[in-house]
Amino acid sequence: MNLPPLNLTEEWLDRLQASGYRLTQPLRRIVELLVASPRALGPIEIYDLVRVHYPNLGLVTVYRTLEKLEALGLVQRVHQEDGCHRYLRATQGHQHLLICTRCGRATYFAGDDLSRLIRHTEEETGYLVQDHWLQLYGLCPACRQ
Amino acid sequence: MNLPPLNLTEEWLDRLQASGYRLTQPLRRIVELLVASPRALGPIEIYDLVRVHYPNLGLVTVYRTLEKLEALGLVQRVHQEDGCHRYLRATQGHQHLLICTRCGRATYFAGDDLSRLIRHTEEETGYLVQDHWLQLYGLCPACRQ
DNA sequence: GATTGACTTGAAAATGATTTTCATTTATAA
DNA sequence: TTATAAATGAAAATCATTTTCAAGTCAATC
Ligand SMILES: [Mn+2]
Ligand SMILES: [Mn+2]
Ligand SMILES: [Zn+2]
Ligand SMILES: [Zn+2]
Repeated sequence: MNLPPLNLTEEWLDRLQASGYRLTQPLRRIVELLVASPRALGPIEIYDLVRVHYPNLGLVTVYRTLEKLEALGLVQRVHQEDGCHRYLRATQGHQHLLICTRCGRATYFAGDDLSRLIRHTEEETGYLVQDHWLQLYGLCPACRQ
Repeated sequence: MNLPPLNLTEEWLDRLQASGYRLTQPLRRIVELLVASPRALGPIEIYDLVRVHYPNLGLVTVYRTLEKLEALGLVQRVHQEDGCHRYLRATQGHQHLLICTRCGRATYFAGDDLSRLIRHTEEETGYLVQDHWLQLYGLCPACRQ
């Protein structure tokens, strides 16, 4: 019988353990940080932020942990202009990202219905559309002032 | 009096010359390739394809030429999963990309109207939406068989 | 069609992000 | 506890991209 997880961090750690991973100190610190972050973080950012309280952390471990979290669908990669990636906690279901261009705060939203656009585009181009990628950019409530 | 350009390659070269760039052999070869390509090409691909007929080309020149073409809005960067970029001839106006997941062939389409979705999302999140990023994926006519 | 000088080029080295290697440490099951 | 396979961190390797610089080439002028 599984008791419901106390919070999101516990939930992630449970998922990791259930998948056969060991719950090490570095892993726990990285998970705590990512669960709490309102914006996508890059590997070096995570490295620096975790080392404030856990100075031994290696950058390689950050990469390896992100790989695990992405494989389990707990975090999502966010593409940057320069080609590097940041990582943000994922949500379930069909949702897209809305990102603040000033502070980076990210929110998920749902409810996009692209079916008419897709049907129209299919007719026009002869392509079969199977997937889509949508992202909105703007200012978060705080950054609107 | 400007005569109309004979074809797209000439048009690009005219634009480059008008912007003060010199029309060198390497530049011409890269432009010819990009104008004719139905799919986005990466720097190394361009390097290899051009060297078939122009073996002296340096990879650095590919990067520098792509920089110029992007600055003039003649090509557009297409983001890849792994973070690298490919380059595709751009079109004018508000258009988005439809990319074949099998062969890479890319087409532009217009006519997306996201205003209702954006208004709804703004109300729900408190964000001010200023921009959007949309890309469709599927199979091109040839790859549908 | 020569001459000239700034713009371009290509090779090599530098950079920066990410991956691989490997000896050591650590979590967990026995 | 003890054993052992998984995880870690340091260093080296890899890969895309950028910088540096001496040599080559365009295009304006003679
Ligand atoms: Mn959608
Ligand atoms: Mn649009
Ligand atoms: Zn903000
Ligand atoms: Zn195709």
